Amino acid sequence: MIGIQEIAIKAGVSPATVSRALRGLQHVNEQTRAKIFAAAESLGYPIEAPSKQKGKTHTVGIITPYTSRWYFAEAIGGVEQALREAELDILLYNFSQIHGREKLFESKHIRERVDALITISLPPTEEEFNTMLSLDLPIALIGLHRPEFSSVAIDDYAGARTATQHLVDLGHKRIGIMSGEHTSTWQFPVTQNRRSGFMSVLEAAGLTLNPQHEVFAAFDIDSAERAMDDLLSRKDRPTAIFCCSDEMAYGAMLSMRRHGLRCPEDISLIGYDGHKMAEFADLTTIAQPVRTLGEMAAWSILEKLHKPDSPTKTLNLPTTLIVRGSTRQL
Amino acid sequence: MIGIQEIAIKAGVSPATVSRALRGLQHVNEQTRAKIFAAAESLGYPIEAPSKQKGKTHTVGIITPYTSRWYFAEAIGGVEQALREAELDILLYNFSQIHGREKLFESKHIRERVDALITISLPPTEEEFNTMLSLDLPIALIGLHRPEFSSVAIDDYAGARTATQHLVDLGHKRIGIMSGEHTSTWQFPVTQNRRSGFMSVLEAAGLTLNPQHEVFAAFDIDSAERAMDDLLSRKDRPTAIFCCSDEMAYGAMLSMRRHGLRCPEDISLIGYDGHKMAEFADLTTIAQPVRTLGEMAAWSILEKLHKPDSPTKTLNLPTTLIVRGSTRQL
DNA sequence: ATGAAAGCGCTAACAT
DNA sequence: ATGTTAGCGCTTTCAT
Repeated sequence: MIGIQEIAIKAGVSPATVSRALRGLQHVNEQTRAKIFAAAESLGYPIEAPSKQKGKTHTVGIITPYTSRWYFAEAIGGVEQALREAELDILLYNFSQIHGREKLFESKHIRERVDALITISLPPTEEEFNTMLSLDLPIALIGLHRPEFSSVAIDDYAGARTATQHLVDLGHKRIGIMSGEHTSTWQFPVTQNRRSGFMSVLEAAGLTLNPQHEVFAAFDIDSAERAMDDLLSRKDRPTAIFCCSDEMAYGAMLSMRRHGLRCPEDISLIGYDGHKMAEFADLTTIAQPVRTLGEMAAWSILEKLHKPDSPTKTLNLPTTLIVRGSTRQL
Repeated sequence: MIGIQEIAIKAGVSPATVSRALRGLQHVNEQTRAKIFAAAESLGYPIEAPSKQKGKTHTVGIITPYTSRWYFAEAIGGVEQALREAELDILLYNFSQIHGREKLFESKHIRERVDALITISLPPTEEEFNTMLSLDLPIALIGLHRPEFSSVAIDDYAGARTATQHLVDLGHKRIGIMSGEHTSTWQFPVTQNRRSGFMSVLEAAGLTLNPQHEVFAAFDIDSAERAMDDLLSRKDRPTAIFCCSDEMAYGAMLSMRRHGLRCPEDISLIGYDGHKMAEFADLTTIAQPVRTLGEMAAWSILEKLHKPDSPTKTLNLPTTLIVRGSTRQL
């Protein structure tokens, strides 16, 4: 067994001094302290990190419904990058399933393992919000806002307005929309906000949405493809469609291809997200800086950790209309 | 200060018995032990969790060079899914940079935080291997094999052979390849294996690789696009190209599009990976079950944790040739 | 600021 | 299975 007496001998001081030095007490010459730490290190004496002293875990938890989907992977990547520079570790908590959702917060488990939390696109229930608040940890939200927490997101409403205005400016009158399913497990404010922006521009342009021109899909290619099949089977087709995500637009394109329709010529499509493959698909879209969203959420956490009484911040990052070949003048 | 003597008094036993009971030693009546734990609890004596007794953290570390790139995000997703079912947490360690690479293993930090490690596509140096071995933790590798560790991957060589054979069977004679850069920071065995498989089929078919028909790119769209620009600027163009990844093939398609070339008609392209968007791109490819790779790595870890002396396993999962519209009979 | 020595809490050895 | 006792390592007190 290796003890402080050995260290004392090696450092040429008394055990008492070693004891004081190792615990960070006063009345120890800094040179002596350094010598002692060096000796302890070389002897492999288990120095309890100052982290434990402050009850710090040097770890931030990320709570996300998905890990591999584009948006979430990008956001996680941004968080990861910013936290790595600050030498903080990341604990990954996924709960796509209803199963275990409550357990996550109920257990004090999490409280002991992280210094802070970042949640991506998760609109918890009121109950969960209260639990999160009671954790008394710095918390940052990505992709949506709540007054209680710091958050960084985009203005979905404004982005949807820009997208729709683009279609209107191109002369389209019969404009359809592929919305997110509002029957989904949890309620994405995202979906509603994008749809509201769409509707507001339509109204301002003196247009109305033909119910036949609206379909619903999850935010993925497959379900979008099926939804588009549905829409294309109807009589009165729109000349342009606002898809609530790029991946929806990909699905729509696949469906159109199978129906022998060409994208800009027969129906214009505009997406939303700035997905990595949008350039490949030649898709006009509203790009959002997802990675930056993640980075900024991490920064806000870092600030809170550094200055615990720094104010809660709500931030909207700008979106960009990127015009490509999937939309054309009517 | 509250100590075991107080507990001893409260439980009506001697301090020695309390000491034994609290540390889970033998020769303690279970009733006595229960009484002692109850007394300790009521006095607020800090009982170190049984987790700590067994040195269990209920956490698995994932070491990966990227978090958001498709392959890595998928693999992480698979691991995550399998570990979540086993109620294990995930600590995410990223080191794309040279910076900090050594520090990760040197610090005993990691040893105290995880029960096991899963590393994705990282061929460490000999030195790092030794450090990993000395950690004495269950370790599983994804995407490559080393005899010292359990690993799950695909047979890159065989997959490349299948891909190349497909091109040969279609009657192509002038077959090019887009290889991974071997000047990369670390050495991907993946790159070499796929290239070797390609070369072996070429040779067996009595064909030779025209050096003009080989270009190098990183495993992403942009650099592949530039590499394809380079290849297309050369005189003698191939009629088919084996791209070492799907994303390379996307880049190649973009470049061809800009050069006014059509994909199957002018040059056939085959990819490798089974990327999510390959169907959208109508790309013939060698699909690999990345998510399953992650799941199986997690399972092998779970088995090792359950039965510490279970054998080290090396597993190859099959790849699948998926023929789409990007390759055609010559 | 440091050391000598007493004190305290836990553990290990031995006894029953 | 439990108590007694000696011992060990760390801390605290007090002296310098």
